[in-house]
Amino acid sequence: MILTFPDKTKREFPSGVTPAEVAAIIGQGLKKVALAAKVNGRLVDLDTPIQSDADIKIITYEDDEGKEIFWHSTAHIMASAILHLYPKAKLAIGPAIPNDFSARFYYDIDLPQPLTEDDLGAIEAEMSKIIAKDLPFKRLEIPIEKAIKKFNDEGDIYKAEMVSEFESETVSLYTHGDFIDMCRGPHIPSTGKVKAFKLLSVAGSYWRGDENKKMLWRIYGVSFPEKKMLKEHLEKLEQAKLCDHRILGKALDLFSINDDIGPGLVLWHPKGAIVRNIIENFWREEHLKNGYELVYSPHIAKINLWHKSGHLDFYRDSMFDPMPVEGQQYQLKPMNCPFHIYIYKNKKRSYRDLPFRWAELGTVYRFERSGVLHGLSRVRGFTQDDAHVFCRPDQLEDELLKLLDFNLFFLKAFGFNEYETHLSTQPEKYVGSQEIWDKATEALKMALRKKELEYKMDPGAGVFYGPKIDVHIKDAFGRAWQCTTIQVDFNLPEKFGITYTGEDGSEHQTVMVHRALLGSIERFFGVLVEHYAGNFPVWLAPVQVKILLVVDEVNDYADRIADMFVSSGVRVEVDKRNQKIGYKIREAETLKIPYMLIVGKKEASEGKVSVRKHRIGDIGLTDPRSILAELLQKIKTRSID
RNA sequence: GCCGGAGUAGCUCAGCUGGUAGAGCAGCUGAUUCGUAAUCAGCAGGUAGUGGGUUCAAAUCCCAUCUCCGGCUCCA
Repeated sequence: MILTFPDKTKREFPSGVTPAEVAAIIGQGLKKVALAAKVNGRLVDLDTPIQSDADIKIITYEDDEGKEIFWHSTAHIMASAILHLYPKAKLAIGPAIPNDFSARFYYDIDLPQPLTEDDLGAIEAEMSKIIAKDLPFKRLEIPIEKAIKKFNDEGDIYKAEMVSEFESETVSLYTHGDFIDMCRGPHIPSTGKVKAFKLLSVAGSYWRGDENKKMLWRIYGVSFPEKKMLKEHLEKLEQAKLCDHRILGKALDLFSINDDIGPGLVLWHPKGAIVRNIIENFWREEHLKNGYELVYSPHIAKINLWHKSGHLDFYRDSMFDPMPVEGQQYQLKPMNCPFHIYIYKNKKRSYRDLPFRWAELGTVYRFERSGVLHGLSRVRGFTQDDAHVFCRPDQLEDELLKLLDFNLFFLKAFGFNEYETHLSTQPEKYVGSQEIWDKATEALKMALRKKELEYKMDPGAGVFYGPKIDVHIKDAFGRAWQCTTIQVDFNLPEKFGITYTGEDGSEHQTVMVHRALLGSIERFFGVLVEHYAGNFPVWLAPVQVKILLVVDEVNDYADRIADMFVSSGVRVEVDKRNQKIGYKIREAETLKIPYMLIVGKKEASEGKVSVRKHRIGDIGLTDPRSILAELLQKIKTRSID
């Protein structure tokens, strides 16, 4: 029989050969790192005999599939360790999670007693024993009926529930040592392949992700084929932790959230507020340059507005309670769109006037459940960089194309060059006709195609009034954050009766596009802080230049330099404290100030400054005017280095 | 909202099985005028998240509550 390898080479093997044997024949090195195989596109265990001609690929940790198999097998090892220590534990599910930033696998377990992170050490120790024994993973298949009986008899209610929903005749089980678990497989050949692992955390999680079902214990972990990789991974996690915007926000004095004020409500300190102002000013200028007009709307309005829009039906639980005002109910606004709709409705609109592009940095309030609040990324009061485009159906596509361009321009300006684009379609609960939905979805698809943007379908993830394109940006750590959302809406225009007078003299329904590019200014700011690790590029840095005095004799000279920079619009601070220069430098470095100008007698007498760049160090004596020019150039071009 | 963990000075943290709260940094005062990541000395700073309870005695044990952290669920 002939096996064909990925490089198209063919080799003859006896029928019934296993991938493990094939790997060994190719080389002992490959045999050692082989984890599974792909035979005719199907992943199988290394000991699965191959009976006839096939395409074969030996899967190692280098392959994405190999990684998942490796991590998933570690989850099995963890589960077996847990059963050793807690015989009453019932297993639920334990997948690999390749897209998670910190963990690589988890297992959900039902346990009668609480589990804390202190218990992880014991589980790790037990896992080490199982790994040391280098137990082989073995596959067996049994008829579904038998499996159901087995799980029921053993009280394995979660496995029993899952297997009872399978439609196949048989189900596969995997064992290693005394452990047995239902699993599609494949698995690594033996437990000894796991050379390094760590259990990271314990958390609650609902069975099947349903908050009405029982809460199970979820243990997250990571594993690797080499010790070095674990070390690197843990260092990366450590690094990310130090870049956490909640930590940097405190260290750099950017913002705070205070109990006395309320959870999820942000106080922007001067240093954070200046960055926000720069972002917002940039945003406004660019919107004006790109055919938008700026509007403002109130923070509260009669609740009927949300009744009419339909938001109340869908999001009542996430809205703050209404407040009575002179016998009427008023609502703290959870979004801006109804206001913009009423600006539109303020007078009759002609087809000649469309499109209108109305933008607002609109602060909205949403009642987020207490457990979900998180720094700046999940808050109860936040500012959307919102806009609504009102256009004719024939203008829609062009507007969407413009929007996609405009969006990428913004994301690039802030240093985000990697994105994931999602197209979210009709959810289960929605308003409007199928025809309208299809039309809206088609318009979004068409725009994505014309821009040649790759996108993933996200079925059912649209908004109740329309489908949307979401853009997730990737930060410096490779984590994805949802920022941009672009939503086509034929439904609210219908509900609010917004129309334009056409060329033919009759009224036509207007099309609306809702969009936020940065999303929430709060969250975007948090992402930026982490992306830059607090090292803001010059144009955004709260303090761009710090002038550090060596001796106080040069006070007047330092003031003159400072004035020169300030009058050019540069944000400067002067450190005149009676401290050693090393102390001042250390502090300025800690505060991540991009430019330090050191001024002593030497500089004053020569009319120069010593420049020290953050994270780079001393770059020597320079004419202050040349460094000012360099700064102004960077600010003007919004240079990100 | 749910599960678990945690809340001690402005910040970072220490404080054994209950015995009356401590360090570094920051702050203030003074000395020092100093050249590329921390000068020295002194002073001040806490009703231990909050409210109850147990006890001769509570930061420490118990209950409630608030907030935060890790997740789950949710996210117009």
